[in-house]
Amino acid sequence: MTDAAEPPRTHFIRQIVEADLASGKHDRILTRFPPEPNGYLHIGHAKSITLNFGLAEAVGGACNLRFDDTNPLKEDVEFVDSIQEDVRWLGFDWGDRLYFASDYFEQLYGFAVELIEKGLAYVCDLSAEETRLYRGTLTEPGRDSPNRNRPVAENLDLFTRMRAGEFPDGARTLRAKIDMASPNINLRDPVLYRIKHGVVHHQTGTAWCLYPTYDYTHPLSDALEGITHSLCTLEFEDHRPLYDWCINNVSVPCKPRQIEFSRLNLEYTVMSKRRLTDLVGEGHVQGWDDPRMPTLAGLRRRGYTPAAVRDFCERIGITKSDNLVEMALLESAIRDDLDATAPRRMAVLRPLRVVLTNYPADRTESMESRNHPKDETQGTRAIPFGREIYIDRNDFTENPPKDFKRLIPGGEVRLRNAYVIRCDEVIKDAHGEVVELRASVDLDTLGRNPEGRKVKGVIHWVSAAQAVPAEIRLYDRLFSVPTPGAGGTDYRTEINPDSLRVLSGCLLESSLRAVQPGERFQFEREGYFVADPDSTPERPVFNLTVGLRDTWGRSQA
RNA sequence: UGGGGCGUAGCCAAGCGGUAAGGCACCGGGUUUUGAUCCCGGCAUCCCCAGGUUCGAAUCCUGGCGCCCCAGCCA
Repeated sequence: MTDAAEPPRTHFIRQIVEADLASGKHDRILTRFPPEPNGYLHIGHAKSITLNFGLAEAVGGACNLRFDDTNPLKEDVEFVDSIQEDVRWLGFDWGDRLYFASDYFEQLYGFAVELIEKGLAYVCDLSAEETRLYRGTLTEPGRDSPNRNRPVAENLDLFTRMRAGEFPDGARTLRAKIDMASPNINLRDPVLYRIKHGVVHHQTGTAWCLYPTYDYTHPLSDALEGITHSLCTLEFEDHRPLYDWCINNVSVPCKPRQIEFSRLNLEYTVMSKRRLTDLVGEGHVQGWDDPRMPTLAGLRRRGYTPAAVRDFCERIGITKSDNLVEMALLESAIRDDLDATAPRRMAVLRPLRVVLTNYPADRTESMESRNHPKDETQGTRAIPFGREIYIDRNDFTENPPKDFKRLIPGGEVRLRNAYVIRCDEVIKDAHGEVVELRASVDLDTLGRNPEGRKVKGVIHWVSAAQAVPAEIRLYDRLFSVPTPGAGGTDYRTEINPDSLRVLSGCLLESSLRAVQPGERFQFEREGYFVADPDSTPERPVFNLTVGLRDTWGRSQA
């Protein structure tokens, strides 16, 4: 996919990593992908996964998979399973390096004791509301907690009793003692531990009623694992001083470096966990794997390949600038992959019956057709041909626009992989709607052009006798605006009402009779499609992955 | 108005003081039994703006402007 002539794709993080290798600062790179198991992975995570795993792989290092599971309230094993499935699907391997931040709870507790002993952390009795008030604002400094100078021994005692479950939720927290007047709000004595009773943690069960916060857990988990470069998104840039504070004030084996890059924004969709969760929960889509969702599960069901998703992630690059990537770039990546790999088939989405009046009713032929125009190794298949066929209604019109090269009354068109036919008669129903065409076949045009005239158009078709009825689901962008929810509008009101159109009377060529879910094809002249898990042997269901580029359709619109 | 970032074509993005890569999109043209693919060509005298340094600036300095993030016991 990537042309060898293209310059090597690099970016500032790769440059930092390579410099650290060259200078001898590190002799092996270790990164980590640290999802919280509170939702399904989406295309934005794919960017991070491709960065973390891909970069480590490229420089001979490795990447850990670590679940950042410090908030049991929002987390679930369903997600720890789906996340692993999705990372594996993308083609990355964490070997035996699957970790949970909760694996470190005991060590983290020990580090907290160390901080207390050093006078760098204290137990605070302020309520959540009071803590907020004491924190100050963006422009005003905060005020010290009344407990800020609590003696070490008392802090130790209280912290021990917090762990023992002596205090209710919210009664006390453990806070870092940094600077309540810091212009960086994250440094105004951030909370390190909070109390949560009665929650069953998906990994540790009821062993703890004390849970460490992200800001405290993340740097120390990184350090414990020997991570060299901790890559995260821009919104954590303000947290970096706290990240460094943690690893600098506690006895950890190494000091990872946090580097931030900008998260992916894609047009016509939403990426926030909350919104995706709501789309599923409120029934706007049919699940996390709805083919309209930007989730990896959704993209997979939509027919996207791991290679295309990774290629897309390479193409968008890694920078610190805010970005809004066009859907066209994602579509280009999947078209590139599928054009090269997907076998061709013929499928009629909106059937119009055509009777070939000069073709014997008792005759059938088998048209040997290539599965791929440029890849001979994909072989050929036999397509049945007979007196009655179906073509797409869009390929016939009585009122052709300029340059229309499909079928018109009295006109000729090439049936792909078969003969040239001429439309002799148009049959309509009582409402004037075209219900059938009568046409004649030029039997002399199989594999060769007719004498003395040019037939410009080529259309696809299926033989009526052997056609396989199918349902085809046509997907479009989930939202009708590029940035849903922008300007304070409710993003729900911007859902595209036509994001899913179900075509139930479709007819497929007979070779598609018993497809397996997940099989991908190009339906010639239409697009790339994938067999959905809803398919049955009698009735395949296909999802549109992406349409073919359509310069004619575009010029007509 | 405190702090942290970012600003190169419609979008993404190289560029790291020596005279604007590449991809997507778009616009031509060629090949084609997919109006697809493929191929060829075009597409920033200019890098948010204004000054300055320099033989030379998108790259360095100064001052503006614009946009994004931060006041969860979420991550």
